[in-house]
Amino acid sequence: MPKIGMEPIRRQQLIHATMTAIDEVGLAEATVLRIARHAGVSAGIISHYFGGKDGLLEATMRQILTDLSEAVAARRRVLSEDSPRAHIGAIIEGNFDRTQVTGPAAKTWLAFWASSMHKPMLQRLQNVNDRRLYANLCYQFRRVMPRAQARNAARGLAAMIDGLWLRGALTPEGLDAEQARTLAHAYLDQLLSQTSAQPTA
Amino acid sequence: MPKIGMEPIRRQQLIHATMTAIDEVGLAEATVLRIARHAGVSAGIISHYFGGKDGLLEATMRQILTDLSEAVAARRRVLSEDSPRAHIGAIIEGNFDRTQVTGPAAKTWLAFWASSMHKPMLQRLQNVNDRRLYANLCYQFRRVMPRAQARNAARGLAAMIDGLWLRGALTPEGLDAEQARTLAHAYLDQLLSQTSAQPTA
Amino acid sequence: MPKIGMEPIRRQQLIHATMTAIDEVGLAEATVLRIARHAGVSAGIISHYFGGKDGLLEATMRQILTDLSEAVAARRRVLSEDSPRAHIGAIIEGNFDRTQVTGPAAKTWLAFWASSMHKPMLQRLQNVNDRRLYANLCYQFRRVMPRAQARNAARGLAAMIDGLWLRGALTPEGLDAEQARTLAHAYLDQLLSQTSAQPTA
Amino acid sequence: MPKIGMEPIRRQQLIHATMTAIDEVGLAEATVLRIARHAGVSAGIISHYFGGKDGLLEATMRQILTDLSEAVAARRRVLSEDSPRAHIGAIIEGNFDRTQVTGPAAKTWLAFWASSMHKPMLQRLQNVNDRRLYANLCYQFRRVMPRAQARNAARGLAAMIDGLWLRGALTPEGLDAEQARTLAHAYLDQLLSQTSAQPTA
DNA sequence: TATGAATGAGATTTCATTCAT
DNA sequence: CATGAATGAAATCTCATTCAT
Repeated sequence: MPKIGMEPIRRQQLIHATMTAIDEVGLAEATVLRIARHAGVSAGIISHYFGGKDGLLEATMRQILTDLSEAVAARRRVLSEDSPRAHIGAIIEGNFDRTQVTGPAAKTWLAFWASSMHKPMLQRLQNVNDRRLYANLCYQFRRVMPRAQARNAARGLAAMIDGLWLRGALTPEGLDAEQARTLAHAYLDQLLSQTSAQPTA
Repeated sequence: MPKIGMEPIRRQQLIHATMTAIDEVGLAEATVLRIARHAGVSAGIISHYFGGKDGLLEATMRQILTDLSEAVAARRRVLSEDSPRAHIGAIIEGNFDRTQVTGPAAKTWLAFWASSMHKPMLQRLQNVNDRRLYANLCYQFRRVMPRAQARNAARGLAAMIDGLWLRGALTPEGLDAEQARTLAHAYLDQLLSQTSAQPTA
Repeated sequence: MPKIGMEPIRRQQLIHATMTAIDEVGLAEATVLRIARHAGVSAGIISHYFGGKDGLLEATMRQILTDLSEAVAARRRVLSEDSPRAHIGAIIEGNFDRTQVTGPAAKTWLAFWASSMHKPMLQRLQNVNDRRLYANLCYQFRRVMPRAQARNAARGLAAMIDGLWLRGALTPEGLDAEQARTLAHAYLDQLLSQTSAQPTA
Repeated sequence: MPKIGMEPIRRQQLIHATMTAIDEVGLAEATVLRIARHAGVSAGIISHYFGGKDGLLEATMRQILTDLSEAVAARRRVLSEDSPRAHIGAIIEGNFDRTQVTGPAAKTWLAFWASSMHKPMLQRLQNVNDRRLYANLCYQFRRVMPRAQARNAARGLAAMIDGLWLRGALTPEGLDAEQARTLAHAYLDQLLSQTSAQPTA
């Protein structure tokens, strides 16, 4: 009796198993067999649903990026005010969201980051995301400072966010999200304070 | 045409070839055969000189860390003044040194970073280096601000440096060292400006 | 054309192919590729079913020892009398059983014998078997002679059996089982005749 | 300053090192590098003096066989009487000679034994030796018993000697030469006692 | 004479993928 | 829909041998 509607369930299971496997042993050792075992299914099924390992990895990265976008968007949707500080603050909060910061997601993220340098498909996903973050930051900073300065502010804050995450993924204890948020917000405050007096210009 | 005393030469060649290979195709695809071909030698010799692929990778990471330390140390040795700003500025300059930032080194660095999450030996090297950077920054900031604030400043600047590097490694055009230095120095200035009035205490 | 439930079949095939390969070219040249070819399968499957070459060799030795034990046990089960001579005679017969003495088994046996000197796992199997043979012989001799003499008789007969086998494995024509049995039984008769007059003591 | 007359010294060193290596790790793991290290020379020199590894192994086996022959011959040269018992006794003594029975020689012997099954050159050496032992035993037994019986006695005693040695090589404690000699002599006595009354016939 | 450098063949093992059931 | 069987390519490592010095 073939079960119907299994596809979305299986896909989700396998994507989740992929993150777990990467968190556990790293991307290099995350074989389809291990991933399949984590999902409680056979290895062959991965090719069935994703066309192959690469398809599964791509789907997993896509999932992570989607989760991140959604975490940011959710926070921006409920803002009580429309100020740049509020928007950028929401971006920071979204990036250090609980679900992003927890073990599996963080390590998978970094693994893909490194891997994307030589895999065009992953690199494309990566770039789309990067650009969106940068564009959003730029747009908000642009509201209170000159273009050139806004660009630098966006670059700086993006680097700060990624750097905090990177270092968090590497420390054995994991990222201290509270501390990271504090540092990012402090940096944001500094960036904004330099220009609060001179609107757009 | 074998000669004697080839060992140091071969080791250097192979380490260099490893960086080139990783830059070219990524850590996952950097097979011993490819590395050996880059060095113009046979694959077997890697086991001969490094005991195996892992030994070569470890030696390569060690080399990169050494190069970085040396780039920083060289700049600090020739400082004309002893101020925290001068020292930390030298650390920033060293981290965005030409040899560090060029393609091979940067990509190899990031590859090892991701890999070190699951390889104890690499992780150890990583940690030693991280701690030294943090300790140095902390010590210098401590000279002009209270301990808690110095710690946060060190964490923030370390994250900023790593973040700039990370993003630089990912962009196809490579890291814009000039821009990175500018952003890092600007951040440093902000960190220091907040405390210039209140010495140590 | 894969079917389910192949595991026991493949394991048996591969163990058999191992003996054939060792018989053909010796243990040193019995590569997994050659063994796999004898079994008509691919080399990779050996790791799949036995975890690696060592696992296969161990399983093969185990099989040979089991076969030997069973050959002896089968003969002892159908003895019409319970005398020491009958039991020990059955042990001799079992050791020179058709299936033991045929080319593949005999050469494989000797190959493992030599190899077991430096492979703990094989050595363990070897010892268990040796001890059982010695204990059985000792027990039967003990019924008709003093302990010290029984021990020597057991040692002597065990050596005789092994020696006949060893020389049989080395002669190009293979072991002459008939002749070997005759010599062993003659030796047994001599050992027993010396003590028929003095029961147990 | 090239040393002259090194050849016999080096050859002896290397043959000895080969036995030591085989005793230590077994024939399969006795690489030229390990053998060379035992001899305190470089690996390349083995090809120089023996034409290759096989040549060294052959020379080593030859040495062992020569040592054995000489041990037997030495004992037969000093016999006070010319009886079959004396001659065969000397053969037994020679076979359990101190130098033969000690670790390296015994294990090397067994290793070659197994190996000789598939190496024609070793097999030839093996056969020559076997036949000489058998012929000697046969000739002596023939002096006191009919031909058919003498052949069986020779076969039996040869098997006993080899069996004792084989089992001795396998026990972790090594061969108990004293016990082996006793058992062999006892067997010899039995063989002779059956026929002392009926000369040649 | 002897060494250390270097090679290339070969062996084992891993792994993604395919396929019949 | 799902599995377990099986393959074949690729990767690492070992090792005997050759060679220039």
